[in-house]
Amino acid sequence: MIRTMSVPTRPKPARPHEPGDQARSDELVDLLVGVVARQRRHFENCAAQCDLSPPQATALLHLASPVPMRELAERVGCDASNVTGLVDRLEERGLLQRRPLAGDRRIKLLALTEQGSEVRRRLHRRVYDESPLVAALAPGNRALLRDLLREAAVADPERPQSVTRGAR
Amino acid sequence: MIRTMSVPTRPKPARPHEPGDQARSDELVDLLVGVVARQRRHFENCAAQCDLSPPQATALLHLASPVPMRELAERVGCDASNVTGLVDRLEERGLLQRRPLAGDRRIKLLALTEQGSEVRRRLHRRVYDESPLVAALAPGNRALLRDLLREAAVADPERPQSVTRGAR
DNA sequence: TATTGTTATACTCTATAACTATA
DNA sequence: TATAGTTATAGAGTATAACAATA
Repeated sequence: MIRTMSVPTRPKPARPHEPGDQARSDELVDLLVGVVARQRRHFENCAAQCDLSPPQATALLHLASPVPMRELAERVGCDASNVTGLVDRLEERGLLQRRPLAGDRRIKLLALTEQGSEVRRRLHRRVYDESPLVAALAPGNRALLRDLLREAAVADPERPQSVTRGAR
Repeated sequence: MIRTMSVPTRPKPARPHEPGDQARSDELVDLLVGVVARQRRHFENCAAQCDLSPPQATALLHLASPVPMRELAERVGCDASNVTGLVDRLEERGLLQRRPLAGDRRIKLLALTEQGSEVRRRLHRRVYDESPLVAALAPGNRALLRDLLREAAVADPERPQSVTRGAR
C-alpha cells in the first residue's frame, strides 16, 4: 500500500526541449495508455465470453431499460445508421426486441428479452467484478485511486455519466 | 489536492447479493471506464488531427525505429495479415518505407520517412502533452496517481511495457 | 519444416447520403 | 420543415486459411 508521505520524489532529469515536470507527465500518460489497453482487453474478453462483439456488448450494457434507437446511437457513440445492423443481429439472436412507443410511431424502443437481460447481467458482472485493474490494487488503495480519478474526471466537458456509458 | 488521511470512508451499503466492498469497486470500475473512454477520445482526436485513423496512429507510435512487419503486428495487437493493408496505406502516403533486412530476406523492415517521423513527432506530442486527464489533476496528485497506476499495472500478465506499446 | 509476408475471403464497424414514415 | 429509422454504398479493421519465398 502506498502512503502519501512516502511517495518518492525523483530528481529532475532536465531534458532540453521539455517543460517542467514533463518526464513525470510522460510516464503518467504511458500508464494511462496501459490502463486503456488492459481495460479494453478485459472488456473484449468479457464480451467474447458472452458471444458478443465489443460494440454489441457495449450496446447491451446501455439497455438496462428500453431506449429508442436514436438514443442508443448517441450512447454508443456511433452514427444512427449503424444501429440498424447492430440491432438486427441482436434481435436475430433473440436478445432484444424492437417495440413501438405509444405516442410517437416513428420511434422504436429497444427492449431486452428475458434472455437478453440474462446475458446482460452476466456481462455486467464479468466486466465489473473481474476487473484486473482493481484486483491488482491493495484494497486500501482503491479508495485513494477512486478519489484521484474523480478529480481527473471533473474537468472533462464530454464526460460520460453513468455506469454503462462509455463502456467502450 | 487530495490528502491521504482525509479520504472519506463511507458506510457500507450492505447490498444483498454483493460481496464486501463491492459498491466501492463498482464506482472505481465506472471511473476507470470513464477514463478509458476519455483517453480513447483524446487519442482519436490526436490521430484525426494528424490525418490518421486510430490504428494507423498506433502503428506510427510503434515505429520510433525500424521494425519487421511481424513485430508491428504483435505490438499493435492484430493479426499479421492486417499489417499488409495498414502499411500499404501508410506507404502510399509516403510516411514509411518497406526496407530489406540484410541477413534475412524474408523480413521487411518498416522505416519511417522524414515526413513520417515528423508526423509521428506531432502525434506523440499531442497525445502526451495535451492529455486532458493529466491536465485535470492538481500537479501534486500526479505522482500519487502514477504510483497507484504502477501498482495496478504490476499484476497484469500481458501488460505492455514501453511508451509506445498498447497505445490503442 | 518453420517463418515472413502476401493474398483471398468474409464479417463487422464506421460514416455519408438519400429515402420513408411519421411528426 | 424536422425527426426516427432504414437502405445503399464505400472504406477500413479484423480474423482465418492458403500461398510463395526464404530460412
